[in-house]
Amino acid sequence: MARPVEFDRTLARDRALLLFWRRGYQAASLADLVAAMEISRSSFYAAFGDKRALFLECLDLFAERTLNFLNTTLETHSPLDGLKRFFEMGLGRMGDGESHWGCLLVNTSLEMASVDDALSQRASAHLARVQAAFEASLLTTGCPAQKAADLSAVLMLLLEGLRVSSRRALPPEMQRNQIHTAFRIVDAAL
Amino acid sequence: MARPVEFDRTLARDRALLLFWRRGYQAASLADLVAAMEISRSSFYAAFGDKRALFLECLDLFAERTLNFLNTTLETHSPLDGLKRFFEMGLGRMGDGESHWGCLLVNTSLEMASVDDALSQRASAHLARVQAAFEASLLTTGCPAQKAADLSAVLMLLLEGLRVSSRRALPPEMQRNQIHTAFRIVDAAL
DNA sequence: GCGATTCCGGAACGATCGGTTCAGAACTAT
DNA sequence: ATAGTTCTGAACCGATCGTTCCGGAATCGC
Repeated sequence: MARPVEFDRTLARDRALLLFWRRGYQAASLADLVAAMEISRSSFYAAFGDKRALFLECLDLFAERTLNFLNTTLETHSPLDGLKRFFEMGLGRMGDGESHWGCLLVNTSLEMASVDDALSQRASAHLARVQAAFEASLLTTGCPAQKAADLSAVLMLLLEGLRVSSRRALPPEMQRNQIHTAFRIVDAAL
Repeated sequence: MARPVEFDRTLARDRALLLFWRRGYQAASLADLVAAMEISRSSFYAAFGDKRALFLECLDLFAERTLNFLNTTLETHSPLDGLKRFFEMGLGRMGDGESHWGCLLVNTSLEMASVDDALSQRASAHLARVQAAFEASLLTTGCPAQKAADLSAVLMLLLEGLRVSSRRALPPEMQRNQIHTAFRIVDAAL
């Protein structure tokens, strides 16, 4: 036998996710990726197949983490409060880390539309799962089914808009104000 | 003298705009561009400088047309009705032309963030002009200044979300329903 | 030690990228 | 017709793209 110690695949994949999140799929070159992941090109292809397969893996991982965070916050708070906290996810100070990279699902759905529709549709499908979680949460409040469906669709609009604001690097206090106003009028409509 | 008939620069530029709108900046290669514009590479560089300069021209043109459409519809309708028509802009049947390419300003702001910040910020600045037009329109309704500022920010969230929906190619009737619900609750908040 | 096996740095692949150059076709004015 | 000017197709440029391959280093069981 021989040399069992592989590099940390999980760590490398997480680093790749951050780069894809920040730069998008197309602008993240192989050179960028292997540098960020701190592995060699050979290990890259051995462990992840190719760039597209790795991206798909990161995309799904991002979606699972997002849904996981959403569901746990919804479990530990009232529906509307939990939703608000989810909207406020990743609102740090400006200029630091992931806080102004938007949402990988939204980014990918837009970037890859009419370029790689399979990727775009997959990201879009994950977003639909998020919206379904919104709807399920609203239903627990005794909200009528029709209203829950309509409101969750509007909540998705607001979330997408907010992730655009994030990637536009609008000041966090401005985004906080957007969230506050948005939930004020949504609350009134409930 | 000699050969005055240049190709139609305006037509070529409009064709380029459509390609950029559909595919984004990075995915629109020079080969794609000159094919869509039906001009030669030489004419391309003579008339437009380079790819980035042409894109900048298209981006600004798109912004002017968007703001122009917004302002004219706001002049010929009541503020809220005008806004609603603006939101419904480009909602044709599915699969035909520009209707599911989203908004070039939103697309660009997301795609080029952390890749070409000058392009991203320029698109973002144009979006800010659109939001300013929202706010000015709300102010004509006698809406208090603070409320006009807050509401226009939320309207921008909704618009961005809707343009994401468009590029995600969600069914037009679903988008129509999103607009309807959104304006119902915004109306209630006014 | 040793052979066997696995890992990985780096060179090199062909394709495509955005951009340039140039010879000759196309056209007007005289 | 001809001279003068502009346009354009095609070849070409260096750089970079994603991907493959190989030789040597590393680590195992024995």
